[in-house]
Amino acid sequence: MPLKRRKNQSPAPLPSCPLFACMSLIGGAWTPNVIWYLSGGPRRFSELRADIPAISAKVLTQRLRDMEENGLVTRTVMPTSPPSVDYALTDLGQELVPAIAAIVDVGARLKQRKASMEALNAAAE
Amino acid sequence: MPLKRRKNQSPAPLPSCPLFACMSLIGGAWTPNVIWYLSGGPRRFSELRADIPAISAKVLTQRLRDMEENGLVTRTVMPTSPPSVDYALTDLGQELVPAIAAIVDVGARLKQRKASMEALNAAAE
DNA sequence: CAGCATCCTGCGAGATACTG
DNA sequence: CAGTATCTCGCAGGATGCTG
Repeated sequence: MPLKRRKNQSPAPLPSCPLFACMSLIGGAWTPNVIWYLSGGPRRFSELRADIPAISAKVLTQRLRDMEENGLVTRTVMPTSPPSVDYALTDLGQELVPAIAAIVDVGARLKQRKASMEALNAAAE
Repeated sequence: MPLKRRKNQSPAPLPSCPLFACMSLIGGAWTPNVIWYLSGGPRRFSELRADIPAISAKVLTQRLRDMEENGLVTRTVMPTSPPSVDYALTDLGQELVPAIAAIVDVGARLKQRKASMEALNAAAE
């Protein structure tokens, strides 16, 4: 989702399209998941990797860096050995949680609906 | 946002990541906007284009077709002259509206916050 | 453990021109 | 009006290998 109009043109600021600003924050495929798993409280890098097995370390780092830049998460390095890094949602990041929750909610109902559809199909055969 | 794992691998179905299923529905940069403008009632192709000036005809067509495939919208051709086509949200599509609304809401607050931040910065100088 | 560096791929999207 | 066709580009993301 090339949502970010970083360098390119797009001079018109998309009047009355408030979705664009917000979608650029959660646009990546993984960002919402990261926010979701971070909404329960601060987590370490390796914990997040375990939460979302399908993400690669590189992409997780990228997403977290982007989110840090956008002021969604804070990054705290613990000077232990071995070192660990804590990520936590900022107030701004917290504000996104309800939206993500709504998406999760719909996703769950979609899953249910799909399951009942398949049950119907199976019964019809 | 290459969310769709159409042909590729990804054998693990992302356990406990309900976001993925739903994000693949609204993953495109424009899909949420289309749903949003469709939430007020059925609209014609040209109306949608006017609603979202920055979208190109091709992309709008693509998104609408994808959404039709996913059962989010219905497409009704009116046999008039000149021909017109009506798009409307299905029940499934309607279910996504609250989630989109939540995102819009956050987007609006983000905008406010940004505005007040800039006002602070300006006052500081 | 938590990363960075590098190379590679595929999809979303823009631009432009043409059709029923 | 409502598309379709073709081309190109940029970025998210995957894979692998290496550091402090």
